[in-house]
Parts: sequence; C-alpha cells; structure tokens
Amino acid sequence: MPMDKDALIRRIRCFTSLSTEEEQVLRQLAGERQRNIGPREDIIREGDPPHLVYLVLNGWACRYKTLEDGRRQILAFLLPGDLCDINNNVLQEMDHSIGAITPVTVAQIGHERIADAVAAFPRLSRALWWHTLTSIAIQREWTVNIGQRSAFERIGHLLCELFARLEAVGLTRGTQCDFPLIQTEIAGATGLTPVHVNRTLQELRGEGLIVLGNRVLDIPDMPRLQAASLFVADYLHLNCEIRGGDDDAASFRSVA
Amino acid sequence: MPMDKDALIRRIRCFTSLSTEEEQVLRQLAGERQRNIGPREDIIREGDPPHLVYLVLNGWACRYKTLEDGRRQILAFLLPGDLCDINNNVLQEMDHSIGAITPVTVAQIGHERIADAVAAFPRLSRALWWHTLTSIAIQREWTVNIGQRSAFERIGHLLCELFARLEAVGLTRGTQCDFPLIQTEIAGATGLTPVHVNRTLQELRGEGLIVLGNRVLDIPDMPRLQAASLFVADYLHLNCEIRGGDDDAASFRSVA
DNA sequence: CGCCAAGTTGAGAGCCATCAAATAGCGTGG
DNA sequence: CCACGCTATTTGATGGCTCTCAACTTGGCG
Repeated sequence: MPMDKDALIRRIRCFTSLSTEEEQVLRQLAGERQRNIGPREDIIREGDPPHLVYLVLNGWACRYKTLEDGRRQILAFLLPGDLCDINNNVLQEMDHSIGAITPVTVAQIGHERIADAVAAFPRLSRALWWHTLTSIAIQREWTVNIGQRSAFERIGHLLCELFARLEAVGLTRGTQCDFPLIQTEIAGATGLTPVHVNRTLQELRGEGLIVLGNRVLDIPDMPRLQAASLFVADYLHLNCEIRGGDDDAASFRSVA
Repeated sequence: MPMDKDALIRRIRCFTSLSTEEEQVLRQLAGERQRNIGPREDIIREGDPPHLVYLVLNGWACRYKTLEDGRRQILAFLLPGDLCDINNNVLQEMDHSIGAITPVTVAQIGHERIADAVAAFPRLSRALWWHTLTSIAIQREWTVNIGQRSAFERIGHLLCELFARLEAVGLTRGTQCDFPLIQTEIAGATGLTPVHVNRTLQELRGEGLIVLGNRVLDIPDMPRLQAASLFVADYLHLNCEIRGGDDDAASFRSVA
C-alpha cells in the first residue's frame, strides 16, 4: 500500500500554516521506522510499556479496552495523520490496547526525535499540543455521545465525526469516503449491539441520510445528517484561524 | 472555607517524590489569584476563550456539556488538586463548560507562571504531563463505563473512582469521604436518569456495598464494590514507583 | 462449490426512561 | 414554634428502546 507521509502535515495545517522547514521535519518524523500491521492485529497491548509514539500513515486503527468478562469498548478511531500519545512514556504501562482495523502502516517515532524536532522548531510544540487537545476533546464528545444520544443520533454523530476528520486529511471524495468499519466495530464504539446497529443503519438509510455499502460511505446531505445527530463540529477544533507569530515561544519550549 | 494549597502537591506525590524547592514552586502556583465560586455557578463557559489554568484548591467542580435540546452530560469531576488543561490556550475557545458543584476555590494561574516553574524545575514538566495523561485515561474509562456497564456497575464504578481519587489527595477518612453529589449529578455523569440512579443506589445499599447519606459516602468493603463494578484502578496510574533521575530532562523541556 | 465472516431478520425479554405524585429535608419568615 | 416553599429523594405505573437468542441470507474467496 502507498504510504502517506503527508497526512500529519495536512492534519496540522488545519491548525496552523507550516514553513517548508517545518514540513520537512514532520516528513522526516513520518519517515521513521515503518511498521506494517495486519487487520485485527494489535499494535500495542494493555499492560505494555509505551516507549514509542505511533504515527498512523495508512489505514484505520482503534484504541479499545476489554473488561474481564469480555465486553469490549472501542475508545477512539485512529486515522491517517493521527499521533498516539506524545509523551506517553511518562506512564508505566498502557491502560488500553491499540489495534489495527484495516492493514495499517505506522511510523514508530522515538520520543527524542520529537523532542529534537520541537527544539528546532518551537512552533511545532504548539501544533502537537493542538493535536493532543483535540484528541481529548473527541474523547469527551464520545462520552456525550454514548451518554446522551439515542442509537440513531449516536451512529449518525459518529459518521459525521469520522467524515469530518477524514476530510481534514484529504481522504474524502466529494460526499463520500472509504469506510472500512464493520457493524460490529460501530457497535463497539457506540456501546450498542451489532444487531441494533444493523437496524439503526437501515433507519439512517431509510431516511436518505446515508448510503453505506461496499466499504464506502456517502453522506448526500451533510447538514441534514448533522442536524439529525445533534452534531456540532466545534469540538474538533478544525479550521482555526491561522495564527502566525511565535509570540509566546518561550512557553512552548517549557510546558508545551 | 480553608484553602488547601497542598492538594496539588499531594496529588503529584502519587507520581513522583518532590524536592522541597519543587514543592515550594507548586505552593506558589497554588497561591496565585484566588477566586471563589458559588455552588452551581460556572467557572468558565463553552465558547469562552481559555486564558487561564485553574487549579482546584477546595470543593468539587465538573466539566459538562449541554446539547441544543437541553440534555446535559457531565464529562469529569474536578477535585482538589486537579488542574484544568495546562496549555488550553492553544485552542481558541472552550468546547464545554466547567461549573462548581459545591462552593469552590480555585487558583487562576497564567500560562507563563507554569512555564516559569517548569523552566526552573524541569522534572515538574514530567509531573504535569502525568497529570494530563491520567485525566485523559479517566475520560477514556468513562467512555467504557457508560458504553459497557450496567447502571449498577456504572454507579459503583464511579464511586470507586471518586473514592480512590479523594484518597490520593488525602480527603478520605478510613472507609468514608465527603460526597456532595446529588443524585441528579450522578445521573448526568453516568448517562442515567435521576429516577433510575435513585433505584440503583438503593440496590447498592441493599447489597451492603455502600452507605450513602447526609453527603457522606462510606464504602465498607472496597474490594467487594470494586469486584461488583468491574473496577480496576490501573487507569488512574496512582502509586507509580518513584522514579528519581532527570535522565531525559532534555525531552521534558521540549515536548514536555 | 463450500466455507466463513458479515449482514439481516424475527420474536421476545429486560433494563432503563418517562410521567406523575408523594415524601422528606431544610432554611426562611411569620 | 410552626407554616411555608423550595429542592432532593423516593415510589408507582407504564412504555419503549435496546438487548438477547436464534436462524437465515449474502458475499467474498479458495
């Protein structure tokens, strides 16, 4: 599969413009030790010590957690351009697993490589924080999604989010995008059963809100789906105004 | 109310030991501009630009998000020693609100104060990252909680978590602790209705797992409640071995 | 052609929501 | 001291969203 070294760059461009030197550095990070993972294979498992940062170059992955009795919750989807836990090395061990959904290619980046990059280009620190903070915001929104929305809204919301995130890294074509998730995975992410996901998808199709099949998702009328799902994209913090200056570069270097 | 400037120190001691100088700096941060917030009052609201870091000195607060149609989800509880989003200034605006549950005292800390502290004591950077990463881990666990657990387990799990976190900052007395949440708030946090929370609490009481009343919680047999709730404390990342050296201090300063 | 995974359908049950009303707790004011 | 009013808690009855169990269909692939 072709690797997509620029996904991270496209992602960060949603937050800020990048100089060619900064892009160069990001491209170098994306070129670190590649690793290919087969579908349904784990990238890192609960209990492992986290010693590398993974950058998804290609394919879909997910964070998930399994309870003792086998129940399994998907916590997040990782799309191309997503970075796993910068500074996760602070913690002793993973409290959840990360697994590939499709075949996945990741760059495995040592923490010191990131430190070097940030030291050379302090503005990148702010960008990486933005990346981290939006991941947290997404996690919060999932809490809202599962806690408050009906199955119909919940699945609709998930589809809106995934589409928006794919769009941000240039992986959509008009109103459609590749969509490799099987219904069981949608179920695991939304806290529903596969059976009910099936019926709810039929409802969404019935209302003409989505066209889903053959691993391709089409959302003919995004505003309508968003309204039906109570989706408000603010939490993704995309399309921020491009804020140039390194006005407070000092603070990036330290806490950032 | 007496303020508790050492809550943050006690919290961080769960991760690492601190030199007296480091403690001094943290205490200084806790002494920044105090602000008192009345119960049910907002500290910061969705849409506001986040320009300060809040450190909870006293009382309980929560993050929450309200949907257009009024449904409200509590996303996290903020206890003494909790710090709100270091580096949140990277984002343009809050995507959720933070409100006081009880009367709350916070220290309002400018980002540059934190930057200074970290510059002076690089080890603190690692500690603050630990703080941030555990908050994320808790958010993930809430996703699991709401997505996979029954009402009974869900409430039990929440109580276990809150108790463990209070214990970490020295706010428990034996098997009990102050517990200011009303049933409606437990409902908002667990994605249940107040009525069902009421009935479920009665079940928990009926099984002798909790004693709850007069704003005091007693958990006579914690292991039993944990087992009944499928609670595993690992995700809180407390009681890490105390890792001394500033072996990779360089990396703290940069991405840290 | 047969196998296996994924998707679909049906029937029935159960957990939790909803609606409504009663009770309890508690500070305030008469 | 008791009445009052508010909020929090509790209880009852009913309904529905979602789960569970089970079987069937479809589709991809060797």
